[in-house]
Amino acid sequence: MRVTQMLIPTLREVPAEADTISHQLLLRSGMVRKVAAGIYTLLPLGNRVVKKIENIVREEMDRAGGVELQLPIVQPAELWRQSGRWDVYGPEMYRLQDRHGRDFCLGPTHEEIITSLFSQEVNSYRQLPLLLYQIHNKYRDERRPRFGLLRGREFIMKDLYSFDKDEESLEISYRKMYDAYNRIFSRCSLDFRAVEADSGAIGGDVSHEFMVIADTGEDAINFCSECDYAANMEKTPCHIHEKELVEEEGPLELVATPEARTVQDVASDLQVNTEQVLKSLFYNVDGKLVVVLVRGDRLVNETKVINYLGANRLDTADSEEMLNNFGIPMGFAGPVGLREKTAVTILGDLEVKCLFNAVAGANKTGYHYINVNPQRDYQVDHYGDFRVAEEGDPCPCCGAPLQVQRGIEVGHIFKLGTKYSEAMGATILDEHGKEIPVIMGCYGIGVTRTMAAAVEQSNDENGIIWPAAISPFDVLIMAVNQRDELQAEFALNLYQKLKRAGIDVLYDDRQERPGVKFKDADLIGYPVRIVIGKKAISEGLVELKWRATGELIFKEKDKIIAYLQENLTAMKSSKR
RNA sequence: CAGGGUGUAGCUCAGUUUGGUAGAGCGCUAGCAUGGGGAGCUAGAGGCCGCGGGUUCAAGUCCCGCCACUCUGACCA
Repeated sequence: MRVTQMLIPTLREVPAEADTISHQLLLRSGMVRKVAAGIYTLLPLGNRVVKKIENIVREEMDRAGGVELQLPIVQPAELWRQSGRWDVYGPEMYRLQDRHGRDFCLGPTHEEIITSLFSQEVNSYRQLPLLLYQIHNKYRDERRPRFGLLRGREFIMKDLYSFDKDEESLEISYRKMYDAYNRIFSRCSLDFRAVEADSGAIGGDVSHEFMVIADTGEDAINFCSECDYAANMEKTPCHIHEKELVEEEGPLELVATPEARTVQDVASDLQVNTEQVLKSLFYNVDGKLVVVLVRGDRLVNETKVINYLGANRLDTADSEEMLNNFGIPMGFAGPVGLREKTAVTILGDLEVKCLFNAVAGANKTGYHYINVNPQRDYQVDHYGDFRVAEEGDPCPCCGAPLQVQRGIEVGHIFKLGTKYSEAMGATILDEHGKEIPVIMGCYGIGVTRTMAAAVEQSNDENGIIWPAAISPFDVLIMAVNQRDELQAEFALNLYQKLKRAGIDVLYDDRQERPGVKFKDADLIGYPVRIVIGKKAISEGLVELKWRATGELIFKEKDKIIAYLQENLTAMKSSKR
């Protein structure tokens, strides 16, 4: 391919809309353009990257026994009503009607469609296990799209669904996918980590996320400094040693704390540590008021709260409503006497159970209580693990201190069990002729997000540094002076030779100054750049430069193909 | 959804305070020159100043409403 035949609109300046590195570089290098918030056109170069990632995914899915098909984007509401998710999914789902007024949605995911297909077409355990997948667009009307391709409203995803007759078989399918995902992200040369995860609203129990390590990642992950434990922060359980009351319980006392609305303020006003403060957070959980008590220096883990309550939806309570409806002033709220104000579920984090002589809001603006003690001064409905794990907390497996990193979720695998097959009547006959719901798993990879994650992880001040396996082209070739006939002919000739040898090469045949072409090559980030200059004409020595290392070498023309084939192959198969 | 910011040429941004003929750099077109890191010179093209209303002799600028983009938070198989 020649640059003059392509559309590669590089930008010298950073578009004002882009904040994250990957967003900036993908725009500047002419890979993508924004059409609306969270919706992007893939330009020719970006499209080539996506296709390369898709092909790696496809090869590994096929190798693991997956079978590719294609499911529709426009899906009838009827199927979503069967699974019960039409009403649960919320405003994130794009909904539309056809001319007859029938409800449809743009598929945010495809469990319903695939389960429906399965229920119609598969009847016997003899046809299992079955691993069906597609690589297709997904649509989610994110409340807040951001970070360019990292969180879009339209994006490309590979989703595979496994169907098995029993748990043992599901375990095998799950393991195959787990291994395939490790191979895929290794082949993409990404620095990643598989972590235990919460399965969220999709249901099921066992779940792993594949996280590309990046400081800009939206998720925090914990991993153990000693053992293999690694988990999403929201999943990591917190263990504590229960303390006995060492001091005497002091008398409950009301103290004035004007203007002290935050834990920090209260602690400094009253000369105590923040961990001596009882923090009370109010939530609206499926329409009911719930308060969660944690130590002042901790964060509430809302996922754990949702899971404990078996809830669908959790929002922080509105402070005006709290004050107007119940007379509870946020900032001065606490568990003492709370039930007299309104019916409320009170949950306490395990640490709070042994928090004696604490400070807590008095439910009266400008006042706190001191010497607040559990049992004596307030009761909770349930003590449990409701806080977010922190760096240095003990590992739940071995007790060594946990470390924290940030990551970008590029893959997520779930054991679904029978949630969808039961709801939608996807049953099979087992060996005994008994009708049983098929056991499912689902396994997603964000393809466009993987592209962005790769850029996020691999760049320098000059631009992108593509891993060879997913670069839009392996090699860029150019002449220093395109108007010099000898150079141009040399470059064209070499370009054609490389192409015939099966090397993925792009020829920058523009009549631009060399500086422009150098800048573009660095910005776009081809792994190898070949420059035809005076030395090539006079001595037959061709310059090759590796983008990642900056290594510059000169090779005789005839030895280039062998050199490239050897080194590019090595680069593509090397793990990071 | 709440709170902040920004909308002026393809891109980055001045101009808005104090109303009075629409600006710069880069990019683009034509030409000159140059050819190892977005260099230079000459001449051009390019604007519903986000949209709608209002005030005024006069609005990019003042007032009201809306929209889009964006940041923080909440949310997120």
